[in-house]
Amino acid sequence: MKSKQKNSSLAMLIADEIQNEIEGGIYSEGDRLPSEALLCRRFYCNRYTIRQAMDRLKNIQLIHVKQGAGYFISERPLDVRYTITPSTRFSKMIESAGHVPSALVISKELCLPSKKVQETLHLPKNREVFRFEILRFADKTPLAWNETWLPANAFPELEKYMTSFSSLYGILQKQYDVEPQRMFSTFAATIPSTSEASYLQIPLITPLLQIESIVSDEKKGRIEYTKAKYRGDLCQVTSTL
Amino acid sequence: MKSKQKNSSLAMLIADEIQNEIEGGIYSEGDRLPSEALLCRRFYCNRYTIRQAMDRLKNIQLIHVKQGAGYFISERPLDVRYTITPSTRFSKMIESAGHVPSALVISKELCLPSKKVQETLHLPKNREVFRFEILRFADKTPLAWNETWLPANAFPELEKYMTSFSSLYGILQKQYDVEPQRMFSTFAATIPSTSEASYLQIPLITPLLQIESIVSDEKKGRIEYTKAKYRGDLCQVTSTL
DNA sequence: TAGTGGTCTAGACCACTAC
DNA sequence: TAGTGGTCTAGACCACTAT
Repeated sequence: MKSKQKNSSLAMLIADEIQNEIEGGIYSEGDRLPSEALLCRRFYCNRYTIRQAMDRLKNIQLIHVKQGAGYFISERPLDVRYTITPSTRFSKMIESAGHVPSALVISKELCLPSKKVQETLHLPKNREVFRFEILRFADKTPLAWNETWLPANAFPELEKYMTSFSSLYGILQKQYDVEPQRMFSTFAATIPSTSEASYLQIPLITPLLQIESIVSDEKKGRIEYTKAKYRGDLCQVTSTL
Repeated sequence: MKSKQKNSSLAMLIADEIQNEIEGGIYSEGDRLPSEALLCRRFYCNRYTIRQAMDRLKNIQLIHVKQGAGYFISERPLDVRYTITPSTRFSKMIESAGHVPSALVISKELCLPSKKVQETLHLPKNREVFRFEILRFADKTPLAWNETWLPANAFPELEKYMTSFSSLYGILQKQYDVEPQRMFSTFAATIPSTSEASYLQIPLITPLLQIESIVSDEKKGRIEYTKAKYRGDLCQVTSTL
């Protein structure tokens, strides 16, 4: 029974062997692997085959590449475990994991919402919304890419406060006296688009944990629809039921 | 500013162009793409370059391969949206999405738990547990791979009932008179191991939505620790807070 | 400047599919 | 049997890194 499981090409066999070596502790975090040329000689094969094996090891996050320098054993720079509650904020979660949160506003615009956003936020026709694209960091590592929509009339001049900041909910509470509460969250696993991969500084195959949430306030009703994509290799999120 | 975003190799440019064609509706679901040889001629490049482009399109699930036959436009066979609640069962969720649930028991064993399982289930030392590996289907499509542990003394002869079945919780309710309630769920995004990819019949880069849950019963306490990996391309899960 | 990985060409043989 | 993708070899030129 030749199992499909093992995709038993030479390249995958080499990947397995090197994976075992890494997990067996032959290398330390940050160590350089032998060069492609050396691995070719060791395994009596072509560079193409070695590169296929290295691709697999990159995919499973065991190694990473520095152009012109070599392949290196990856370390796990962060391991963020996060319990989601109605009032959770990104910044609090990062702090409680022992890191320094920050955020970068990539884009802000005032626009007419898509049908999906309009329906989600229970908006009347032609009501404008703010749309922000935010990149969120833990220490200096980009951890999540966030797209978020808020009704414009509920937050006059919000764009002025959205410069550099660490907590959107902090701004909402302080400037507009609302108490944001998460209502639902929808989880999915995806891979990044080219632009998301670029912002998050990850390869195109790193899995992302996507969380869409609807946020409401007791007085103002639904005040935010937000979609965040977290690096799956660094984050996990717990939901209490 | 040459953006890193576009990884602007010829292969990625070709991938983008073909992606635009597919999303523009030039092909229908199930259509065959031109062969590698034809694409080589069209884009004036080598087969290697075309294969790099095809790899990208496979990764983002736009196309799939049939050995010896060609590249085909993928259809999305399922789109399961699932709201998680304390009493949710896999089988109910599949049914409510309009599909027929089934399950295959891949392995069953009686064993001593790992430290993690022992602590999670609040077990005394040397208390045995059942460990099951279950593959879950919607219609005929493998949708999730599931590993689950239950205290052995709470469910005598459980292994006898675990043959072919569609609902584990159905068995627990009927045979042991318990009311399983989910307490927490932890979400993460991962990629499959080789064996998981094989069981789920997916490429090694399909993202998986991993959900770990602790399940309790009012009388018996913590009765199950379960880890499921859902095909990220087919499922999304909503949690009410 | 020497060595590394990134990209690409040209060609080969194989396993599998469709006819 | 002809055509397809899967795997692999051999070799080239480039951009980047280390020194």
